[in-house]
Amino acid sequence: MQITSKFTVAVHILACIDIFDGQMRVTSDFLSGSTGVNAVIVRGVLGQLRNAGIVETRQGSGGAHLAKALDEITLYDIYKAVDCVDDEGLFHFHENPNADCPVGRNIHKAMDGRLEAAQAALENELKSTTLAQVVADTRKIIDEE
Amino acid sequence: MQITSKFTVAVHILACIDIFDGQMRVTSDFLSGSTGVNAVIVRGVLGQLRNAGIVETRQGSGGAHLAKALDEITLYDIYKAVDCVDDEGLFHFHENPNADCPVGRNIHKAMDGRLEAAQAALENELKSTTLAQVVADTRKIIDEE
DNA sequence: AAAGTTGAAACAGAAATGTTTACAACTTTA
DNA sequence: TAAAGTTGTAAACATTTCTGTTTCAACTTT
Repeated sequence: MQITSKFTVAVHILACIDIFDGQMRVTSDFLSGSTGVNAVIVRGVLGQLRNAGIVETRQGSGGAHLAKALDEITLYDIYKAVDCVDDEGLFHFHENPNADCPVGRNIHKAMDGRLEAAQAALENELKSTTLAQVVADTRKIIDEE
Repeated sequence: MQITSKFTVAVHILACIDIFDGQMRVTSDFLSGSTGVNAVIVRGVLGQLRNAGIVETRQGSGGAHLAKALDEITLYDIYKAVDCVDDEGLFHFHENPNADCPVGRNIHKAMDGRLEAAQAALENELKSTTLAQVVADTRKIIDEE
């Protein structure tokens, strides 16, 4: 089980937009080249980021741009934007526990709070990190090369 | 994306073993009935729990038993036992970032620490919860019915 | 010896995910 | 206005992952 790579692709895309915008047109084709991911997938991710208000894109005129400052975009915003987890939650409960069994009938309720707490711990950590930090680290590594 | 339901099935199974052991033989067939999950899947989960030293089962003689005290089993132990996440980690990095692009070449390194921290936050939360707590809650809910 | 059970492998089906192809809608440039 | 380049999106296809099913050998108890 792994969280969809669209998440890391999205971060990669946003880092590219920040670093290359102004120098060149950051098209889905260019981003496909940098990420190694199909241009249609890139456009899909860009669409989700656009719906979340994180980037701006327009038909015809190529080139994506950030819609927010880097330090106003957290990893959690991106994680939500690309739908890493659905409304069911991170953990998948088995669907048909036996209601005639006292355990089967109640285990879901007994676990729910714990599972939500675990998911919240993950998400809070993502909320505490901004793209500004990730891009700063990336630039630093590039400069040190 | 969701963590395999084998995790909640495993917790359900362990709760059943604790609650019904002594009263009846807790066989894979019985557990299949309580969880609503195929008996072969149940035996698979029991096998993983046995490998992790959490339960004891034997061929021929039916009936699973706990191999540890309830308060010595954390949700993390179960999560590891049933292989919720593999060695690659919870997050899935896209495989072919372009090494000719400064971002593509370095984004992985720039993100890794952050992703590991997020995964650790989830796992630490699971480590802080024992089966004893979950079963106590389950018994409490049963008693209040 | 018979009945019940676990362990494990092989196969099938379903569901989720990712890829590719195709094309209409749009913008810019010449 | 025409051409070229780009985005948005749908549809078809392929791949992967998860779950269920079947089958049977090995084992234990009665």
